[in-house]
Amino acid sequence: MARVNIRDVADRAGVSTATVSHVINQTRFVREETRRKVLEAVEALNYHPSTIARGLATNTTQTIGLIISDITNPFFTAVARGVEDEFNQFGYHTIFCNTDEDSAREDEYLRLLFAHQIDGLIIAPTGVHSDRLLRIAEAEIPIVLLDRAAPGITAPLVHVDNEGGAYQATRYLIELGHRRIGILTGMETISTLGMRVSGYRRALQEAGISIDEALIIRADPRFHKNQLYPSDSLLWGSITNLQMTPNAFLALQKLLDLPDRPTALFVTNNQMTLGTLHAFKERKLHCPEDISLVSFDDHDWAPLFAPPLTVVRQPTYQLGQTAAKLLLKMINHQEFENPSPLPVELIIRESCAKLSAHAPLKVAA
Amino acid sequence: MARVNIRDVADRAGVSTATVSHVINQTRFVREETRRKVLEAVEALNYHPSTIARGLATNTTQTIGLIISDITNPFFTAVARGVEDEFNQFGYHTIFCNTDEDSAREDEYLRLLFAHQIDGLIIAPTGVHSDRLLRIAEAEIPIVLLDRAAPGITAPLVHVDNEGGAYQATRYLIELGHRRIGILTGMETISTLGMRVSGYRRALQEAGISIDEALIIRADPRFHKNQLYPSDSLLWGSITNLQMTPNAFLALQKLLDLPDRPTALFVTNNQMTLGTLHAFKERKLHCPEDISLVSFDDHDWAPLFAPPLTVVRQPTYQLGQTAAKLLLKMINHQEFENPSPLPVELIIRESCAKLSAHAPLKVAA
DNA sequence: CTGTTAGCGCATTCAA
DNA sequence: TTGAATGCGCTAACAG
Repeated sequence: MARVNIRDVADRAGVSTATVSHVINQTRFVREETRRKVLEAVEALNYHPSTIARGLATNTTQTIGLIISDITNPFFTAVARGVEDEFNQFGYHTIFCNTDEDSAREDEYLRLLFAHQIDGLIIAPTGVHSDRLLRIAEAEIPIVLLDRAAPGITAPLVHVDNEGGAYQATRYLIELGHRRIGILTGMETISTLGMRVSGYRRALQEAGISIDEALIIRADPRFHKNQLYPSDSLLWGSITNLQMTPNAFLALQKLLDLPDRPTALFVTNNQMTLGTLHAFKERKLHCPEDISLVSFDDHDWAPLFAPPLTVVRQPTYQLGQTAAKLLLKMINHQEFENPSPLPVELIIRESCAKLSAHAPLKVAA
Repeated sequence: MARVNIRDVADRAGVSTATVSHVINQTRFVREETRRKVLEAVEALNYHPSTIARGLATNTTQTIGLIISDITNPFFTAVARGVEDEFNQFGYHTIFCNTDEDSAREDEYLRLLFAHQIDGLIIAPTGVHSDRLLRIAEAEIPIVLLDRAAPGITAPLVHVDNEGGAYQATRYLIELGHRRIGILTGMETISTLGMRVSGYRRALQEAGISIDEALIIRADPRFHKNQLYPSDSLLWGSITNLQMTPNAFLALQKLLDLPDRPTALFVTNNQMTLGTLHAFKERKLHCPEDISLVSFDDHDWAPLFAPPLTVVRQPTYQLGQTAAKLLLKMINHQEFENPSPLPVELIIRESCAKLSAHAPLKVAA
């Protein structure tokens, strides 16, 4: 059965296609009676305008692209939900793309999305320079940067107060008496993580604690979850820009093997937190008795862990929502102001202990 | 800057648009030299065929729809990832839609997707009868049912062995000596959950344990996570077909208040598991000493809980992948056979104890 | 207040 | 081996 089109409706209502189009889009006045006839025909024939034909005519598709690292990462799933909810309200569709932090995949997706004529793009960039992204920006497709900056791109950035959150977390550990505080973080290309390291540094400096670079671990975050996904999936494919970074699991082991190992650890994302917890377990390191832990990003399950996790909570859902609202404004050529960072919050649970409760390790006064 | 189109390329290469089209789609032979010239022009102009114009011409969009309950639910995020990875390999885009188990939202999405001319649909239906879904099926758009059956729709169903998994879980509890085993489950409209209850019943019957209907709790699963999402979001909007079911948190409380409360609990999805654990915590009920727990669906974080969770693991990623592969076959008019249920696996960790270790509750011999 | 008509960018039939 | 011409379904001038 062929798809019913605007011609069919027009014929049935005894009007022109222009009139049909106008009653549907409410784009010019139509006499009430004609209007009714058209609507009746639409109903009777169960007519749905083809978004794609409309797209060709108006050069607009009512769909936007969302490029993130991995929908499987709880941070991004909440963000994605925020984006989706917001756009859906206005009849927009969103196409999800997972880069796995692989700039080659990012590039490929950019190509596909552009070919699909998206009306706008929200992207958490991998951080490696992208000609294609530049060209898309030049093509005047509205772009909003999500969570991270992109080299060479001047688009509004929707993000949380990463520096401040890291500062709070570190300061909290310091107040508990910790002096040797390790930080586990990911690739430098991700601007967010850079900000978190900055916050960590600032807290230490303010407290007059000298910074030991050996305690700052940058690594490939992919060291958990192999158990749940088949290795032959695309999940852990060739992630080019990760290959040179040391594996986080190994890096963490080395940190814990240090003669004066840290008494506390600040882990800068939830992926790594999972891995860290596994590492603790394997080593029979008890948290917080043996080592304190605070991590970035909260989740439903964080309070149910052993121990319940002290975290820096970020407003993930709102992050997505904010980005979507902003992009919508840009698409509609409305005024907008550059967003200010969303506030984060330190949620204290039970994964940190006062230093005095620790085994007496060597501590810089 | 106007978008470069096939005309531009043709002009620059000194050929007709037909030729350009043919070299791009490899749809008829073109002399090597002409071919080269075209390719050069494509490169030089940075030409990307408009998928949408192509769609109008070929009546195909290279995009498929994925309707699930909630991308925020780890089960569905893994499934979604499987779907996305598979389709992306073949140049398809996937549009995600979250129904929140609300049939009205489902209907709205169906409308949007149809208007968008999707080439195929993967759907985990809410389970309430949908005229629109029927009509879409009649319009001969390929559909695959994901995880759940839909009333009145005869499309292939990709699912796991729910009945068997529930049977295994229940049987395991029985072998540990439990006799009063509760089951916490959701809406009857979701066929998957019905299968799980069946497996539970079969295990009990085989063991000669009479079934106490008071131990079978059906409820609205939405009793956790209010903390992370703002109440003004769409998340917990008007979910029409849930409103009459009792709140799971309350239902669980009632179950635990029973004079001879169950010594073990089988919770049929991860959402409810989270809620259950919170309820235990609130009541200071220790698991597994006070009560054993096995739940459906595994996750990265399940082993890190207190206690590490014994679960029925389902191959979530493969579930999505399988559905996608199948839909692809249907779209390409290839032969396919109806999928058989994917196997599940009981993962024993530490949330179940032998009954003898329990406080001496009244037990039916 | 409504109809005619020319594209939007591409695939494809027919002709050469 | 290639071109010219038509149409996919809709919108938006322009005309009346």
